[in-house]
Amino acid sequence: MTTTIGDVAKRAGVSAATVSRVLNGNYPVAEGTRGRVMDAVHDLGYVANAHARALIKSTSGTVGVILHDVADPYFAEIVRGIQQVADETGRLVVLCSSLRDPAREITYIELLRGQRVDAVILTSGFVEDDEFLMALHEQARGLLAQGSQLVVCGQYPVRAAAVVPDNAGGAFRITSHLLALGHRRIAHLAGPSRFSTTQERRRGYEAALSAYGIQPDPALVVSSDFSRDGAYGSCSRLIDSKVAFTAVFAANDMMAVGALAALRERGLEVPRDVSLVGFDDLPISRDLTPPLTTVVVPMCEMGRRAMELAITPPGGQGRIVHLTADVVVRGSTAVFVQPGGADGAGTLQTASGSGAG
Amino acid sequence: MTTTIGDVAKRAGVSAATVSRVLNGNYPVAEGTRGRVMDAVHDLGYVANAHARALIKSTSGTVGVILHDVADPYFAEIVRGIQQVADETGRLVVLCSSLRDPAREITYIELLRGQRVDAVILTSGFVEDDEFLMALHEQARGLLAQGSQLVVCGQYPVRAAAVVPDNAGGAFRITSHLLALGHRRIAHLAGPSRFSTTQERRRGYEAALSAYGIQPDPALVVSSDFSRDGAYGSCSRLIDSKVAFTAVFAANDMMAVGALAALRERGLEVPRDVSLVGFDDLPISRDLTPPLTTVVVPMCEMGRRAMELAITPPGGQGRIVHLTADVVVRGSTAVFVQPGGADGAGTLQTASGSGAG
DNA sequence: CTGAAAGCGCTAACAA
DNA sequence: TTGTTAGCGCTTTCAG
Repeated sequence: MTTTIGDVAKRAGVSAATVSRVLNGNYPVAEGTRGRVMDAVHDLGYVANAHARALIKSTSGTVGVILHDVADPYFAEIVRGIQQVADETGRLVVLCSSLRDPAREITYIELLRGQRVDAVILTSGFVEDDEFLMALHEQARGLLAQGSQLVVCGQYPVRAAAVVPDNAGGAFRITSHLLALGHRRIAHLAGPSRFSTTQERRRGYEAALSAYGIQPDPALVVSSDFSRDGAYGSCSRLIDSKVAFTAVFAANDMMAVGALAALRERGLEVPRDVSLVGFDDLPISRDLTPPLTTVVVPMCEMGRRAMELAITPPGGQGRIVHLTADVVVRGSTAVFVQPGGADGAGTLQTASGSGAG
Repeated sequence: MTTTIGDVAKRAGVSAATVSRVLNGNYPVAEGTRGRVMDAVHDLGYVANAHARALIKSTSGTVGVILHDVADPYFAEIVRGIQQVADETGRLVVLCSSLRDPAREITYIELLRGQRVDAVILTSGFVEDDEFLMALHEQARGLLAQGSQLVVCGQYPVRAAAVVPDNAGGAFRITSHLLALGHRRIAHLAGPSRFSTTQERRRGYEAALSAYGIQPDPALVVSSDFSRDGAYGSCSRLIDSKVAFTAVFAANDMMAVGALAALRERGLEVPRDVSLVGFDDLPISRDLTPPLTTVVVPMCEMGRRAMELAITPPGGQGRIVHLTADVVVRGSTAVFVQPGGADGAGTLQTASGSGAG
């Protein structure tokens, strides 16, 4: 049997109420009594039942986080930020991996609602799906009704506190960087089209192209999931399709890793033959060879901000936090040099031909 | 106000007990009644209070995990495995980052005890410290007393279910690999000495050396924390100390990344000038340049096994799971070739001299 | 300063 | 098949 407050009370020769007061320290208790109670607590190894407490108090001191997968460094960094604030404020965080399945996310929110979490932070990325959106609205309402709230990381069409990275802006800037380097045939390794993140980053890419008077070429855009292997596959297909390009913009850094592998495997050297950029700036990106030029998404900061919103009562100002996304130039991009003496359109074959170095 | 089972009962025109029975589906309820109850549940957006439930049932369906930091890919992979099993069995996992602070770990176990978690999984690595060990014993006992249990990942001197990777064996094998390649001056980038992981891996390293009749040279072992930056620093110091070495065994892959950066910065090319190996086989390791030769620790599997132990009642057989740790040879190691025409002792300077490529 | 008693939301006998 | 009742372990009035 687990020891209860009654056991402690008995051993200390006081009432349960007194034990409670000692433990919570919010009422005056005689020094001697306090001592006897603490001794009893210690002797018995007593730890108060948080569920019994949560049943009374309105707050549970717990925040739920729904993400794709902790093993994805992007989310791991966000969780790190969340954890930091949780630690600083004595809260607990419960993690749920949705693997980007909308139905599972709804199920998790409901589960977390049952746990009476103080808030749920949703980070996996919005998926265009009417059924999901409706269910999400319902859950958001339910959360609010029980004195909790929803906080989202990213662009979601819901009334909720949010911290949103500048996906479109970052994509615009990194594409512009490539353009400024002289690249004109810039491929884009996109994510699954149903995600708002995918769309925003693609939009920024196309906007930059247009700003340079370039008509976006659909043949230069290939999709896959957000993973390393997915991008390895889509980049391989792109290369094999013989479409000419001199630079690649991967929708995120993990995908850039896959692209790098695909490029290299086919004898294309980065940045000599092809410039490569990503998005996110994962911790590992600076240690790739070459170090990756990318867009800095302050993931840890995102997590911190999200958690700060989560522990602030809903309603009120400043509940939409916008985060910047600036380019960091490293070694994976270079000025586009006209290969050989030709007209420069079909660069791919030329580059690949001299890629054995 | 949050809606309770009473509200649902009233709306459906039944008693609270009936609602409970419908929701739990463990007692016969008339079809019509069930329908009315479900309607009421839906209309009200009712979600049962898990705390009230946990107060009655012995199990909370929640498992606590204490780790260093989710943003560390080693732990992220472990958590991934834990999450998988949690998902499969309808459980929730709450994460606590200890940042390897023993005191904080104890505090967390206590906090989780209050939450009446079904088990706590401890993964940050054992620290030699009598006070910590005593407190840990006490907590393990407390956990057991309340019908919960402790599960550890790694070598801990406590009576608890455990999943332990073969640190010493893996280190022995990877060092032997280097030795077989002809290397004799093998440096070791160790972790903080107070961790059992550090000691085990170092022990394997020294055992392999001894097996080859080589007396371990303390000058070849430098310590830092387990991070990329830590190893970058210790490796830099090692190089600057002018101690001769032709291979480096980093205590983990993150540290190998740091070592690679340090080596490269000083004009030492891997594996031409120096062979480099790590430990863990993080997902990124195969994508480094060169791809890292390392020891495969099945981290995700570790997490799965730990979770399986966590959801199995304590006591009984097979509560210590041993995991293998085999070498995977990739591009970061090469046969040691006598540099120049000299006697081959002071390889470092020679190699570095020709390292401009 | 301390104790008695009510009640948080739910489930599990026990009746009906 | 369903309702009534008694708690689960704790906090919090309300008395004293």
